[in-house]
Amino acid sequence: MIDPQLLRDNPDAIRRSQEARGASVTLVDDAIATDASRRMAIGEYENLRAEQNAFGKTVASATKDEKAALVAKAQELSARVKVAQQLAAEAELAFTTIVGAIANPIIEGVPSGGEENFVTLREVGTKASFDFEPRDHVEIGEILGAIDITRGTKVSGSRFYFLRGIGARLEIALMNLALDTALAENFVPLITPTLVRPEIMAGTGFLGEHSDEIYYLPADDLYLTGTSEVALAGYHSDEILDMSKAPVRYAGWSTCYRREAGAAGKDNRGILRVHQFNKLEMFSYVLPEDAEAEHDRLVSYQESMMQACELAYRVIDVAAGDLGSSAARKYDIEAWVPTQGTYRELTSTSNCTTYQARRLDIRYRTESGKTSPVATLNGTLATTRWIVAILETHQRADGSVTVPEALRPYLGGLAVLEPQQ
RNA sequence: GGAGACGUCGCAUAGUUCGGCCUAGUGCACCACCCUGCUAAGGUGGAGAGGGGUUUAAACUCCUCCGUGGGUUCAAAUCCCACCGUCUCCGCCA
Repeated sequence: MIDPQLLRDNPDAIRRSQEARGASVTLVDDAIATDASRRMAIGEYENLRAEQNAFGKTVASATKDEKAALVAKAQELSARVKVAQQLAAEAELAFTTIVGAIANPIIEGVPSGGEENFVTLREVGTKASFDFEPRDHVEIGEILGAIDITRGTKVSGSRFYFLRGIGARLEIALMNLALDTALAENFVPLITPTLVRPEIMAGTGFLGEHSDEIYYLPADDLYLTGTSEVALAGYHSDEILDMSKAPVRYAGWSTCYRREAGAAGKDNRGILRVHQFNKLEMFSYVLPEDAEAEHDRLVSYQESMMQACELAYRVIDVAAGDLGSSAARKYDIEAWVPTQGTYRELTSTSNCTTYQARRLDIRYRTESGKTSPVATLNGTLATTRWIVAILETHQRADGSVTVPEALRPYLGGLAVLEPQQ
């Protein structure tokens, strides 16, 4: 939900944003029109209602003889109030529907255009090179006895897998490294529900553009979350937060579920794109003026994780047309995947400014004592997918894999993952 | 899953019997000032959320909110229905 005040004061800013996203610009003018008619309808209803309230007192204090005539008049007034109320409700709905369809105004500097129009901010690390033919993560996973895709498919269908042995341990190690990184920055760890109610799913904006990506359990009217962001954002919904001391930060640990309905045929091999994975997600509630600085901070934590895992990566500024409706800016970090000869997304971090908080009604108290929406940000600190880049980057000719130094303490000091038989 | 009780503006509660004297009262906590004088008490005043109008802003003013959504009525915290949640007991299951 955009700021209605911005719509009145500076609609051009919203128009420019919509244009950069390749979204509807006329929606802005529709919103302005419905805002005006909504306010008029509300005014009419409220005036009538005030009249009815006043008249009601007359009726209440009237004598028995007078009452019949007064009630007759009150009935007529009541009918008019009902009509006005109905019109006001319709005008309100029309307004929220149209305004709700407008995406978060992008931040100055976000590149225009679609998926391919991202801007690379920096490339860090040396891409792995080998004096042998490198194996992909599926093959390495088999050699190490770490990833069992055949049985995953047998048990649950395509895009499912088992992590076993050192694979299972590696994921837990990775998640723990991420958790410790977050703890060092005072994030509060949170293990979140992965089934949520419809209103929370809608409030975080996932039921709109991503609705066919989401698992739904009709018997219980619950949705399986594709990221703990949903629960982390819903955690403080309808609350007024105390932001006077410090930003409110959570590290959410959860399994994530995605239908991958629109991805038929894409990334079919391996565990790059799967229906179920684990993720440690950072989520920050901050003052609106601190949002951009927090965004940079979240990226820096992600980069230190990348460096800890000794991966080559680039940071990209995602183009406007490729942003979700809640994000005003999004940075992705993509790691180099040797056998694919390309960078693949490992993290994503969005600055949702006040857009998400406004929809979920998450506020703080300003100096003057008024309430105002907070800014929310979220970003990945580790996921199962990282295993793909780690295995491929650190593989050796004999099929073994060197463990990045930072991960060794989490694997009982293990320095090399050895082939099984 | 079955039976019952309950949900009031931070917390605790009054109000629901019998719809209109509720513009939702009171206590605690909170804020400002005053008094006192020593770590606490007294006095006065203020103070919830959302949305209109007016305004540079403040002030002012109006509407809405008693778990949520409907309904009945001239009028709903109060009556009816559905849903959500909490508690107690029973059953079932780890």
